[in-house]
Amino acid sequence: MQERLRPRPNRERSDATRAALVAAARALFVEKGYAGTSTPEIVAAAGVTRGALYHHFEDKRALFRAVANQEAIAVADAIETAAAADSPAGDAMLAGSVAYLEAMTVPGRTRLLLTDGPAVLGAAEVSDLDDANAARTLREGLEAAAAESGASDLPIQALVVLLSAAFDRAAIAIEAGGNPAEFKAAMQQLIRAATIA
Amino acid sequence: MQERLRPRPNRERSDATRAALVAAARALFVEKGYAGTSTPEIVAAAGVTRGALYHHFEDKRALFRAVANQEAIAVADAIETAAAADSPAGDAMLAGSVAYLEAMTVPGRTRLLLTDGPAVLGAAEVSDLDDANAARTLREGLEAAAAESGASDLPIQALVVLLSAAFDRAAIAIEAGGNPAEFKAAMQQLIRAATIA
DNA sequence: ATAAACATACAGGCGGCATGCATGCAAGAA
DNA sequence: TTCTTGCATGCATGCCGCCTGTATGTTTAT
Repeated sequence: MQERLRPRPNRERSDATRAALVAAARALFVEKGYAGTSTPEIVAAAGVTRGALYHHFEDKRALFRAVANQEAIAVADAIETAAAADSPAGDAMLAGSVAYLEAMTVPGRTRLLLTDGPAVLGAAEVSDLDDANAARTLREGLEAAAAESGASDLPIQALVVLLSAAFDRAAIAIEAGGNPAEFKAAMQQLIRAATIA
Repeated sequence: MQERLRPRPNRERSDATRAALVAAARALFVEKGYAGTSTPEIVAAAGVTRGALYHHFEDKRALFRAVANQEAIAVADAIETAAAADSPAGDAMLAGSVAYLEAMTVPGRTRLLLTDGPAVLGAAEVSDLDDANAARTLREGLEAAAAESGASDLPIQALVVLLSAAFDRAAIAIEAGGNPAEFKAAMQQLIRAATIA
């Protein structure tokens, strides 16, 4: 059987304008928020017209979704890379935690993923986007730590969700000018203590 | 000296339409979100015209602010009441925690205060609104518990912020159908653990 | 009469869609 | 091989309905 029946004419150009739109949208969404950014602004910054935007994306939300997706993938990659280096579950969890907080210091990520994201896409969708990836490392680490300490009846699933929220808030606090070391220490305290019977 | 130089003609009627607008807006904001709700819809539901809305509120955001404010006050009252009954700091904190989670089960509060609020008003303003009130009980409890257990060098301020975030997420999870008992247990675990040296 | 409380009318802008044009790819004919 | 025909993709332009905020007019209470 032949693959690529229709080889997509002009794929490069298409990808280029898509990327330009996503990049321009990202900058404006970060600067002025989703609601405060108009599609004319976006296409002007990208050097195209609104026709191109609505050719590539179903609507303004879909464009935001693409931006958020890109950001979430970058964060997940950072965690994956940092966690994979340390094989013991406990160390991997710690490394992943620090990696998450540092990945979220990239300007705009907190606004995109934690502030505008839930309101625009709904909390559920942005959870599937961000948490599902980032929380995996956390859960594995918690399960390992719980098994080690012999605490078997912990509500691990719930703890993962709540600790994820604490992570998010720590990222926001750090970007708002909070002392990173202080919040990292507080997160360590919470994680370590979460698995104590 | 005379007070009330201008006696505010028709204060009752004014308050009534204000209340009607806030109530109608609350219902629609909860049902369709802030962005998905138009001012024509709101005034139609309230039985007035847009003129009345813009007479009482500077803009649509100000109306949302009034709604969120009302909600935050109700939550704070619930916590205050529950916490005041138990005078020992530890008990007060526990009672306040449960009170918070139950107050947030009132339909729409999570969306208003935790999802749309930060995006519409900014994370900072909604923090001053909600957290400042709710977090006070939490901080006093943590300080008392830390003093009791002899752990003096805990980053209490940071822990309060992070635990508040966990509370918020617990409220969201519970409204989304999560098991309340499980999340309450997980929160207890986190709080108890936060003060362990 | 005077000022508040509201209603009405208007202006600017935005989001989404439909239409139109241009460019490239594929395949058959010469 | 080259040319040309057919067609889908990529994108620009114009339009429509709606919404927000304001300015102006009208009623009502004091």
